[in-house]
Amino acid sequence: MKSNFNDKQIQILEVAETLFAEKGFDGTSIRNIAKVAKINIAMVSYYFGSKERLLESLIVYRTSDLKNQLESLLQEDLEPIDKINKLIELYINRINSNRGIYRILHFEFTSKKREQNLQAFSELKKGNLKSLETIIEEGQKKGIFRKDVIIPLIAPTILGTFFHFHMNKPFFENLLNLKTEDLYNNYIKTNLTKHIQQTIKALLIYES
Amino acid sequence: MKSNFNDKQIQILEVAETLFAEKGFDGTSIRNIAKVAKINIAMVSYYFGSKERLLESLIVYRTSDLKNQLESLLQEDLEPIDKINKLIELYINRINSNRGIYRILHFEFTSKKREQNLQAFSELKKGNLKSLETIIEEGQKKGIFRKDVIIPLIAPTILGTFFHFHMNKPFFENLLNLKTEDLYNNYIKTNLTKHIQQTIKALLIYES
DNA sequence: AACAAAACTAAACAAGTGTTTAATTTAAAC
DNA sequence: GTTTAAATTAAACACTTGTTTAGTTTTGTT
Repeated sequence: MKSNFNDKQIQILEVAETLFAEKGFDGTSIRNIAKVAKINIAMVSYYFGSKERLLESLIVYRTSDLKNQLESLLQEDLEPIDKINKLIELYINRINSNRGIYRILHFEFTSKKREQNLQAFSELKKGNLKSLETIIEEGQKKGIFRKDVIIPLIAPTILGTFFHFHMNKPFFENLLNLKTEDLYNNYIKTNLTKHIQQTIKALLIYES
Repeated sequence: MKSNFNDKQIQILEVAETLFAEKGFDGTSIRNIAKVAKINIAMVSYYFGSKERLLESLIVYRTSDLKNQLESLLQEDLEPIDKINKLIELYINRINSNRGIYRILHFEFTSKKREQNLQAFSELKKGNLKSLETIIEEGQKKGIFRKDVIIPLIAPTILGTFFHFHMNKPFFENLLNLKTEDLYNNYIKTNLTKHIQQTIKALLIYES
C-alpha cells in the first residue's frame, strides 16, 4: 500500500510520535515538534491542519497494516495453542517495536477528551478480538481448551501485562538489572513474552 | 493516622483528582481546578506551593494506607492460593474505588517528565511486590505452586489486566453491554476479578 | 525566461498558562 | 476592642500556547 504522506510529513509524524510518547499530547507543543524536526512552526498547520489532526494522521500512519498480519496468521496450518503463542509473539513484537504509537493510543484515547476519534480505533480492536476468538473457539472444538474462559478478557491480560511492564520501565529496569536498552528489549522478547504465553496456556488448558 | 491536610486542602485535592484523572495533569489548568472547587486561583499556590507539588500531595493523600492493608493480609491464617485470591480481590477493589489516583499514577509517573517524584512511588511498588513474593514462596515451599514462574511479572499480569480493561472502558462497555455505571462496576467485581484469579491460579498450579 | 503553484518563513494574534503581588477580609488571641 | 496572624481576593506578571497572515523562496511546467 502506498503511503499518502510525503517525506516532509513523515518526518514531522515521526518526531511527533517520539515527543507525544515521551511527554504526552498536551505536554508537547507545536514549537517543540518544529524545533526537533527542524521545520517552521507553521508547517504543522500547513500539512495537517491542526495539532489534533496531526495526531489523527499519526494513528492512520502507524496502524494500517496490523490487520493484514493477523489475518494471514489465522490461515496458517498450526495447532491452536501454537497459533495463540504466535499471536502473542506477534503482538508483543509489534507493539514493542512501535512503542511510541501504542503508548499514545493507550494514553490519549482513554480520556474523555478525545472520544470522537475513538471509532476507527475501536474497529481495529474489535477486529483483533475477533481473530483471538476464532483461534480459541477452534481449540475449544478440538477439546484442547477449556470452555469456561471469558475470551474478551484474555486480550487485556495479554496486552495489559505488556503495557504495565513497559509503563513501569524505570522500575523494572532497576529491579531486574536491565541496564542497557538491549538488555531491556531482550528481556521483553524472551522472558516477558514467555511469561505471557505460559500464563495464557495455563489459563486455557488447566483443569481445576 | 491523622491527615495532614485541612478541609480546604482536601476539597482542592479531590477536585484535582477528578480533573487530573479525566484530562491528565497537563490537560488540567489551575484556573480549571479553582473554578470547579469554587476557590481563588491563588489558593493552590498558597496551600501547596505549586501545581507540581499539588500532584505530589495528592499521591501522599491517597496511597498512605495501602501498605498496612497488605501487611495484615500476610498475617492471616489462609492457604497460599486463598491468600493470592484475597490479594487480587483487595487490589482490584481498592484500585477500582480509587480509580482517579491510580489512573493518574499510571499516566503521569511513567513519562520521562516526572522522574524525580518517582522514588516514593517506587518504594510503594517494591513493598507490594515483596508481599506477593512472600505468599508465592510460601506456596512453593508447600509444594502447591510451581517453581518456574517469574514472580515480578505476575504483578503486571494482575494490575495490567485490570488497567487495560479499565482504560478501554468505552470499548468494553459497548462490547459487553454494560450500559450503567453499576453494571460496569459489578462486572469488575465479579467477572473481571474472577478472570484474574482464575488466570493466576492456573499459572501457579498448572503442570505442563 | 516567464509564469504559476507549492513550499516555506518570520511575525503577529488572541487566548491561556503557572505564579506572585499587594490589598482586603476573616478569625483567633489577648 | 485592639492586635496579630491566617485566609482570601483581584489584578498583574512574564511566558507559552495553537493558529493565521502576508509575504518570500523554491520548484516544476511551458
